[in-house]
Amino acid sequence: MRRSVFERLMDGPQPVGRIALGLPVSRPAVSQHLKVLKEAGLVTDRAEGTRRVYCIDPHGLAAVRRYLDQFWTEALDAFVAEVEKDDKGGSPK
Amino acid sequence: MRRSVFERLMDGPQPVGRIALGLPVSRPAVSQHLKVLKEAGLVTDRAEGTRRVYCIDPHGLAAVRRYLDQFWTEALDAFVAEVEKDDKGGSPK
DNA sequence: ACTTACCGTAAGCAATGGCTTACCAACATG
DNA sequence: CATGTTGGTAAGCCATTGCTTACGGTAAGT
Repeated sequence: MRRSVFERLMDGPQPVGRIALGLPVSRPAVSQHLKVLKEAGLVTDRAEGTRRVYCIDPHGLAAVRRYLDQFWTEALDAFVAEVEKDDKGGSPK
Repeated sequence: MRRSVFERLMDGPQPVGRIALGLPVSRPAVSQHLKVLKEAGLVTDRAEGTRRVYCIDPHGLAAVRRYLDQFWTEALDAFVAEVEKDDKGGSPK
């Protein structure tokens, strides 16, 4: 659900109400998800009249990117190391 | 916690008990996490005597990789599109 | 100034998740 | 065949999560 809110935000900056439309939950629920996403640094918000427009934060996105890239690197390195261990005196042919 | 189990598995294939050692939870808890990971296709298991050796599944890992890569692509594309929309009649200098 | 639109927050509640203990099955060892 | 080791599963419990309704507060329109 939280991801749905975020993905919805990929269509461009939007006010809370607009996001809540088309989602199967109440507007306050969306508001709460946005709060979490904001604390996580994944979105930013600005007041615009009586509305509150939310927007994806590229910085936060980049941070997650970095984290995951490292994770993959470690995971694959570990796996490769494991495979090579099996190949000790491997099977040429 | 579940990730801890998985990361522990990066050190190479291991039986359940060995994984549980060094983790602050009981062995059954580890067993349950492994069950989930297995259903998710992230690990495989083989019987080895009375032990059950678990191992990271490279296929599952690759699948997640693909999923995330696509996610990033979409996210970044969306964001770029958004930025360019702001640049309509942009500011060359 | 009154009313309407929009939104964040609080309180309450149901569902889910994750852990533990207890138990049972399979294999190994003597 | 008796015993010990290893591990999956069930039942129960506690904490957390996520949703809803209700309320209050600010901005905009008349």
